[in-house]
This record gives sequence, structure tokens and C-alpha cells, in this order.
Amino acid sequence: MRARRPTIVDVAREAGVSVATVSRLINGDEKVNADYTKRIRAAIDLLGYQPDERARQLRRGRTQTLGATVRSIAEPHPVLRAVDGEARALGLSMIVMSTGDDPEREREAVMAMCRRRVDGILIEPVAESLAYLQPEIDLGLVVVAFDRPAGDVALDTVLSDNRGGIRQAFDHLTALGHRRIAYIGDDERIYTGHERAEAVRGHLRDLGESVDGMVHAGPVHTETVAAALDVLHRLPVPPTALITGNAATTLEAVRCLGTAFGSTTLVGFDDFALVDLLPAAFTVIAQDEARISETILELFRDRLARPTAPVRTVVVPTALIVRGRQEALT
Amino acid sequence: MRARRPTIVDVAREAGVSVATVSRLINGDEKVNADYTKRIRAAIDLLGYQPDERARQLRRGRTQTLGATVRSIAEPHPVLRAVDGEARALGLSMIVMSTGDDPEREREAVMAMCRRRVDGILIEPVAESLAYLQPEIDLGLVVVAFDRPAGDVALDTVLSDNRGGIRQAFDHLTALGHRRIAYIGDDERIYTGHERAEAVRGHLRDLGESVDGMVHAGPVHTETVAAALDVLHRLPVPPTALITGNAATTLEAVRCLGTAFGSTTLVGFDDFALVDLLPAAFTVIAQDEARISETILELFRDRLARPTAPVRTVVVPTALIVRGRQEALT
DNA sequence: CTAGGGGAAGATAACGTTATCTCGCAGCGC
DNA sequence: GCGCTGCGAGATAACGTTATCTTCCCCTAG
Repeated sequence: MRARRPTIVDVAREAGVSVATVSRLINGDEKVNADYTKRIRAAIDLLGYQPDERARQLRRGRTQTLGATVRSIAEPHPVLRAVDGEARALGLSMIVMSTGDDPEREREAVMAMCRRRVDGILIEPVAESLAYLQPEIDLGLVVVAFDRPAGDVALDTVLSDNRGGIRQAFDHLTALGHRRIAYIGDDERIYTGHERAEAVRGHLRDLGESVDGMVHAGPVHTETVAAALDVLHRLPVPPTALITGNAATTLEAVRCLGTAFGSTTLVGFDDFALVDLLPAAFTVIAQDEARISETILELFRDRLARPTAPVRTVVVPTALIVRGRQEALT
Repeated sequence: MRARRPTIVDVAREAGVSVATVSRLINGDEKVNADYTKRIRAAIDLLGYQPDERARQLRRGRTQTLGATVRSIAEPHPVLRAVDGEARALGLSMIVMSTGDDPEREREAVMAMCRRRVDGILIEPVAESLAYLQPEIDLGLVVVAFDRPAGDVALDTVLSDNRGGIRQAFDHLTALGHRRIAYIGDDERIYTGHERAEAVRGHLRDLGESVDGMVHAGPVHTETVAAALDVLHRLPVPPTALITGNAATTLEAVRCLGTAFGSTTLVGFDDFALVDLLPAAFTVIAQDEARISETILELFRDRLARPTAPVRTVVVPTALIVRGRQEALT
């Protein structure tokens, strides 16, 4: 027969004190007599008592827990890592759930967190509408969006400067003499995909270049990227440089270009660990993950402290990391 | 002034029924009158009621939650992804915490999960001793270890066949005529690092080859791997093939070999997504992540069903994925 | 016409904590 | 001697659920 799990009542009985005294000791109240302290500690060890966090949180109200939803729990997520560390430093537990970029799963994950009464949620929004969160926010839930804006509900938000990143890439490439600059990237229904593609179109127009066939946005697969490259290759005036819209696209492009890769002028959005292992070096637009994470937690804390303050959107600059030989176009 | 969060009592009052009836409806009890059902649903929507999971779990006992500790929450983790999906299908929530390969953090994470009364914990053990878990296990906590065995406490465990994987690599390489096969891998204080290095030593002895200077195990950094490669290069009879002990080592080796990489016969432990983008293809020993995940959940379910059954250790075979040109040694 | 059965809804006691209130006692000033 | 203050400890009412026990009512069999 399995033993019942010991509760604070068992500890109190064992130590011969009241439950209130045990509770006080557990919660670091200084005013517990030394003799009692010793007896209670002994009882806790003897019984193997572990306070029940559920009951605690229920009674106290706050859960000291931060929820986060991300695309995939299994893929590298620099922002999440930094936030995880900082949250622990703040005495917050984190619970992370994955959305698989599916709005329905996102909603389920978020509501599950609400039912657990997390103090706050960091969300990388997938769904068009987050209106279902409004009642929770009104009841005091703190929500910070990152990477993508929330759309139809007013949230503190941290974004990368997507358009600025594209501008940096254009400045770099035009300085080398490029004018025909093509783009392949993520679906424009995704915010970052739209911003980056749109920025490219704007810069091409500014240069007086035709946009036709130069900007390819859609789901990222080997086939779609190969098809886009094929279109670019057949243009009457083919591009001399290529910008890829995110890490996945960059990798697919490298894969499709094969041996042609080394001789292509490429700038990729997003830096990643293995760039230097690829057969040739290239320049990237890097997001400032450290600063993004810090800002997320800063907005979270500020909101907790002043729930009625106006919402803020912080845009974090990107940095161009120049790699490889920089040959001017002849 | 912020509104108080609505409770089941508020819903009952609003709908003009008892709390018990509301509770029954929420929990899918069929026997609630259609009229009441409608009124309760309306009240729930009106008030924006969300049941408090903490109170629920407290009352019910079970939390329907599975905890998992992994090295890093921010790095790719195929096992975790699969488990995440399967757990959701079983109606379990997951809460994931990172250990950073630090025994102290591991213990904190595990105990935090215990205090939340998770039904089970999947653990990739870091610490030498997990004895502190024994009381929890006696009280009904289900714990499944994966990737590494638990050492001093009897746990259901899922491991990859590390020694078998090395054997596959040796069979492959010796068939091509190699006999001087070197190894660089992770620290031997880590279980997988030890198993793999030890297996290499065994096979070298079986071949009648000297082991001296051929097996390098230690923390994986660019410098350590470079130093190991340097030692190998200077041996009186240098190796003709190299086995790398995990993905990180493989990448560092590729990095250090630089242009020499394409002409080196390499077999890497662990397959990973970007292998085909590296300047040259090579053979890998792949772990069967799908089967590992399935097994983890199978052991978890079995243990939940039969708490007193003897513990099991399941070893999952690896598969050799042959890539690149297979030139016989002349 | 009544007893008894069954089914649906209400009342209420847990679940394991902590915050608040109360109590007893010692110390102290007048 | 008396009341006041302060301090440490005990008793207890929440927190928001659900499981169990009642109650009530209607239907049917005898």
C-alpha cells in the first residue's frame, strides 16, 4: 500500500506545533522560536514533505509563473533561452508551449496557460486575431508580443527592425555596385515576411529598377525556392545579388544553388551558428536577440508594475555582419 | 478598479443554478437539462469565465501534466518534439525546464515540478545521483530517464545503442579497408561520451591496433578539437578515418579541418538537418528519435498503469546512414 | 392510492495552503 | 496594582474547485 503524501498538517503534528507555525517557517518568517524551528525542520526531513504548489498558488493568488508560446519547442530559439535565464533570476518559473505556427494550437496553449493563472504570457503571435485575450488582459494578465505585432489587441510589443535590416542590405549591396537585387522569403501572410518583401520592393523602386519577378514570397520549401531561383535566372536582366528573407530560406537557397553558391552575392536575413561552415561565407542581417530578450522582460516588468500605462512597441535595430570577399560589381 | 476574476460561484449565481450543476456541465456530465445548459453557457460567455486549473488539480489529485528536463530549452531537441506531440494526444500538458547540464539546476527543476505535483517527469539525467528522487517515486511519481541512465536509483530508462552505433561505424570503415580509426568526442564523465569512447577502444584492440593517442574525449570546443586533430596528425602512423562522438564535435571537426575536410574519411555520431549543406557529404550514425520518443511514453504509460512492475531499460538501435563517395583505402 | 425506484439538481465537505484574527504572556510605565 | 503594548503561537476562514451525500419530484408497479 502506498503512503499518502505528507501535508503541512502532518508536519505540524509530527513537530507538535500548529500548521500556522510551519507555514511561517516555510515562508521565511523570522519570528519562529529556535527550538520550534529545529523540530519542524526535523519533521520535514523525516516525512519528506514538499509543499503543494497548487494549494499555495490558489491561496496566494499569484503564481510567479511566466508562460511563453513559440513556434516549436524543439528548434533553436535564442530569445527563449535568454528569457529563460532572466526569468529565473527574477524568481519566476517558466512554462513553454509550442504552437507549430497553428492559430488553433496557439489559442489552446494560451488558454491553458490562463487556466493555470500564469502571471504573464510572452507570445510570438501566429493567429490573425488575439481578441480572445482581451478579457484576460482586463483581468490583469500581462501579455507581451514579440517578433510579430498582435494586430487587433493593444499589447506591449518587441519587434526587430525588419525594414531597417533590408535597408542595411541594400546600402551594402548598392555600395558594391549592385542594382538588380532579388529577394526570396517567407509567406507575406506572416508579418515578418510581408515587411521584408515590402521593404525590398520599396528600395527597388527607389533605384528605378523594375520589381517584376524580383520578389518571391511564399512558403519555404526546397521546390519553391528552386522555382524562384529559376524565375530569377530567366529574367531578361537577371539579378546580380540575392537577399534571402530568413534562415530557412537562406539554407534552402544554399542547397539549391549547389556549386553556383560560391559565386553568388548573397545576403541572408538572420545569423545562425553554422553559417561559417557553409562552403562559402556571406553577409547576414543579424537580429539582436540579447536586446530583444531584455526588452521583452523589461516590458513585462513595467506592465506588472503599472498596469494602466499606455502600451509600448519597441523596435530593435538589426546589424549587418559582413562576411566573405566583398567584390565590387564590374 | 479592476474586476475580480469570475469564479464558478459567479457563474452559478448568474445562471440561477447551483455550483454543482455548473461543475457537472464543465466536466462533460451528460445529465444536465437542456435549458440549464443554455443558461450556464450564456453565463460563462457573459462573464468570460475560465476554470482555475490550480483549484481543479488540487481537488482532483492528478494534474494531467508531464514534466521534462532537458539540457537546453533553446537548442534543437528531436526527442522532445515528438514527446510533446504524443503527450498532447494523450491529453497531457507538458512543462519543460532546462538544466544547462548543471546538476544543481537539474535538481531545482525537478523539485519544482514535484511541488507542482506533475504526474510524471522525463529526465535526461545530468547529476551523478538522483537519490533525492526516491521519496517522490515512493509516493507515486513516475520518472523515465532517457539518453543517459540514472545511476543510483531504479528508473525505467530509454537509451540509444551507443556501442552498437560505434560497431556499425567500424564495420563500415573496415569494409573500406580502414584500420587506423581515430575518435574525438565528448567528455567521458558524460555517459554517452564514455560509452562511445570505450567502444572505439575495444574495436581498435580487436583489430590489433594501438589505442595510444587515437581516442580523444573531453569538453567540446574549437580549441580542444583542433588540439586533438593536431595530435592525430603527428602520430607515427596517422589515422585514415575519424569518428566524431556527437553533433557538436562533428561540427567543430568540420570547422577545424577546413579545406582538408573534403578529403577526410569521416563518420559522425548523430544525424542533423544541415549535414547535406556542408562542403562534402559524410556518413553518420543516426539515433532513432521517433522510436526513442515512443518508447519513453510507452514506459511512462506502463508505469502509471502498473506502479509495482519491475523497472525496464530499453536500448534503441542506431542506423548507419551512408553518404558521400565510398572509396576503398588503397 | 401508496410505496418504491430512478434521475436530476442542490448543499456541502473536502483538497493543502496562507492571511487574519485571537489569545496568552511578558515587560513596562504610571 | 493596572492597563497598555508587543510579540510569538494557535485557531480558523478563506482560495475555487469537485465528489459525495441529500433532497426533490416524477413515474410506475402493486
